[in-house]
Amino acid sequence: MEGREEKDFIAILREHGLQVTYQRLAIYQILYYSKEHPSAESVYQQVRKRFPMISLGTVYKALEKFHEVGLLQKVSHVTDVTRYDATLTPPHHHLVCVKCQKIQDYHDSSLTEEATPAEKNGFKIIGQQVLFHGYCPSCLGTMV
Amino acid sequence: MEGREEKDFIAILREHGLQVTYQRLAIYQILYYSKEHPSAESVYQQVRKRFPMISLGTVYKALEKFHEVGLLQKVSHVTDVTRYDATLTPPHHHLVCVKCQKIQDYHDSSLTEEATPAEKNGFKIIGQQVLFHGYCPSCLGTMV
DNA sequence: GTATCTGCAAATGGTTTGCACGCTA
DNA sequence: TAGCGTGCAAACCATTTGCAGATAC
Repeated sequence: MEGREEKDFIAILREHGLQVTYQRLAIYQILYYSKEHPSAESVYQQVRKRFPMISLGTVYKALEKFHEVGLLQKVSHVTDVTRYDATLTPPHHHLVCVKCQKIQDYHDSSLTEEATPAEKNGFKIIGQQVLFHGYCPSCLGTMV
Repeated sequence: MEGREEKDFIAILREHGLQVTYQRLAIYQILYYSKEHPSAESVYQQVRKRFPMISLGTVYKALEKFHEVGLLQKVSHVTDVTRYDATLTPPHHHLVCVKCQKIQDYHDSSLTEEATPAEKNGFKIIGQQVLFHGYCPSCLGTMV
């Protein structure tokens, strides 16, 4: 199973014109399976379990490469640091808590009609995201 | 006209629970009338024409206050620095150029049905934005 | 074989913070 | 006049950059 999964990721990277390394595979797998929309630091901490020698700089460089070819999105300016989200997953939107900075996926097909836009105002569109910001349930509970 | 406009902005700040200062009025007017979704630095350069003594720190503090009360949005993680956009304008979305970082408004009523959302997944929503990223016409032209 | 990637460390620079003074309400 | 905002400057820290050695293709 591990093997099959890994082979898939190799193909994905190649198809997007990226050179394949073990570090990049590990980083993209973490992003792909994560549900927390991790920061670079968080990805770094997780990759370190498998590659103790990896550096934070390498993580940033890999994330930037993935972003350039459209394999991930940078999410939300409400948060203090950049948070990353793998694309290649079903289209979805994000709920961002302005207090604790939790980011939760939000699925709503009625918002996704325009899922794969092509051109608007002369722009060639390569991606889209819908961001909602507000207060998450637990932060609502702690507000006086 | 100046007087009337200014009076309106005073009311707007008060209604949002903010103490009114000439600096804040100037900053919010610039944001409100700007079409370029300026950065903090850009706002600073513009306010300086009227208030040469103002500091960049004050601009950041004012922008943060405006954000806290929902008078502006922070736009796009595709850009290097945070860009600001006054709310209180008709709902619209943003086209962000991944190359030159131009941000253009995009009006599409079919995307705005959910304009004033209230609650999703237990989140109390206070704002939303739709971001498209891609290449603007002039950057498309310079690509080989 | 050569371009690209990695690891390390230093540099960068957008943003935040602390403090003394001034202004708003 | 009490509290909040401003200006200034230093600090912070997420992210970028440069480089030498290693790896992908």
